Amino acid sequence: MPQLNGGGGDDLGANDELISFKDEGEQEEKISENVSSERDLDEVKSSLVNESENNSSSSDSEVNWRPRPRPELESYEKQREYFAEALRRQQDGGFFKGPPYAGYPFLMIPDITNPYLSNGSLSPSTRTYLQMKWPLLDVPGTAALKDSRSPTPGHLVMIVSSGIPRTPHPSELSPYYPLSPGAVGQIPHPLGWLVPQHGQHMYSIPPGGFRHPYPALAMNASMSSLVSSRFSPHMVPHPSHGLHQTGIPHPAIVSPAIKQEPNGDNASNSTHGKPSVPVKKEEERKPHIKKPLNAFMLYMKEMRAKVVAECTLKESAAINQILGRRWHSLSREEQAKYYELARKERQLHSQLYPGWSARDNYGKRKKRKRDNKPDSPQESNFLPQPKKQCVPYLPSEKMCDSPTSSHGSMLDSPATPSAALASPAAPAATHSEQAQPLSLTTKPEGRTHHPHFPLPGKASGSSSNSSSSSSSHPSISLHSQSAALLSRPIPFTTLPPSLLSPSSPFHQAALHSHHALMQTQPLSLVTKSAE
DNA sequence: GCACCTTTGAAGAAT
DNA sequence: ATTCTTCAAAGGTGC
Repeated sequence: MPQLNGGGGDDLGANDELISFKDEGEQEEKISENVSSERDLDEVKSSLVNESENNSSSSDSEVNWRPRPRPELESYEKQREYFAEALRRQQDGGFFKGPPYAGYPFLMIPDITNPYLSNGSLSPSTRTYLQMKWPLLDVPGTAALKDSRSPTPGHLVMIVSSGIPRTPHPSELSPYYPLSPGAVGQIPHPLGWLVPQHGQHMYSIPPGGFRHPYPALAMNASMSSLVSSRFSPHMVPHPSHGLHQTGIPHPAIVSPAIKQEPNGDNASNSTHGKPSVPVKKEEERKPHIKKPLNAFMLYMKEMRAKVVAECTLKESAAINQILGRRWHSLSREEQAKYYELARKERQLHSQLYPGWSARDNYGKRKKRKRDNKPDSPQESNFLPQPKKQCVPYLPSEKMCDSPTSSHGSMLDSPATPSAALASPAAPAATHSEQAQPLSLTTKPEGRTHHPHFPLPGKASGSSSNSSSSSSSHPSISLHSQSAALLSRPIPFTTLPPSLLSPSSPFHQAALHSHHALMQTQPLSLVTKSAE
């Protein structure tokens, strides 16, 4: 974790190696990203229209899709920039000691008074997205309501208005799991970015509580007010269901009962649901502790609102495609923020729930239908199943929207983050976009779940993706999954600074892989053609 | 009402 | 050691 060296620079860029990457491409990248974002929308839009809305008039959709210049979006961008900058400045220690990272700059504030619909979903027509969202306290609809985690818009406004992207006092906000002094005491924060605060003890621990319940975590004043007022009072069913009225069970905790029905203690809260007796039996005891969000999820949470705001599409599947694409178009530094954040979240999560295992959640969801088993010979013949259609992300006329590739085909430009990595001057955005078709459209076997780059060190663990290659970074290796890796960004901040140096072995490896990957490019064409 | 879709990443299970 | 599976968010869609 380069930036964890602390002391060193006062921002991400303090790292010389990082600077070298950043300086060269950042400016252009921002521009290109803006452009590409619009293109993303246009392309995806058109593709989606082509795919699933054949009946809809393309011209109409065209109009709908074209990102409308909005004043609020502009300000949003500025604010976002502000956050990003603030983040950079604060990242010296690497632990986000100050601001909630730029990645969480949103408050999904449904319009001023009533943010959420009764079903917990934001009203698409009225929602207003403001920056500053507390990720893990972003209580999803129903659960939120039932948990009465509901900050009023007023508070939200307070935060927003109090200097919107105000950089919180270091001790003021912990992006994710604010801890009460007591909680902090109990749970030594591994990261150091959670600083005990004047926070009141906001949450009473349910009697049969959790060992390290998020609910036991307290928030600092501002956060608590934020959260406690997350929802307008009338939307809060019952102030008491075992938890403190502000009782913010950690968002990661969604007891089965909570998700569908507030858990055990919520017996009093029965107005909200059927008793759901069967569920109770086995699961009520254990609250459903959600998995910590990974980098992309964090990114999604942040950016979804923006994407939704920019286009008329509301379908999450479509939005997610865009988000996935944008994710790849992020600069390494930007992605690194999310990787780092995700890493911290995992860390904290593991601290809070030492005994928790991802396995605990297995089977909590309905089994997913197997979508990767080709049933017909034809399907097995590399033809994608109709169900997951290839999205023509790279229409022939728009195959390349990066300056470097504008003159060439997909084959002549680095299409991978690794490639981009190899040429710092080239914005990752443009390259990665070219890699998109591959990652997005090719799943000959359905959900080819390639091990993505795992964080090196996997939260202190062994890198699951440790490839057999001699590469110093797992993601650099080229093996049978090279195609899958094409679009994989590298969580840069997880790499030692020395590896980030253009002259480092890592960089060299990247260069090497770049060439190799270039050779794999045709794959993207092949796979893409499969629709 | 619920599963699906769609994305990436992490973790665990399976091979 | 590698590959596969599941889940995390989200909300429209379809059954």
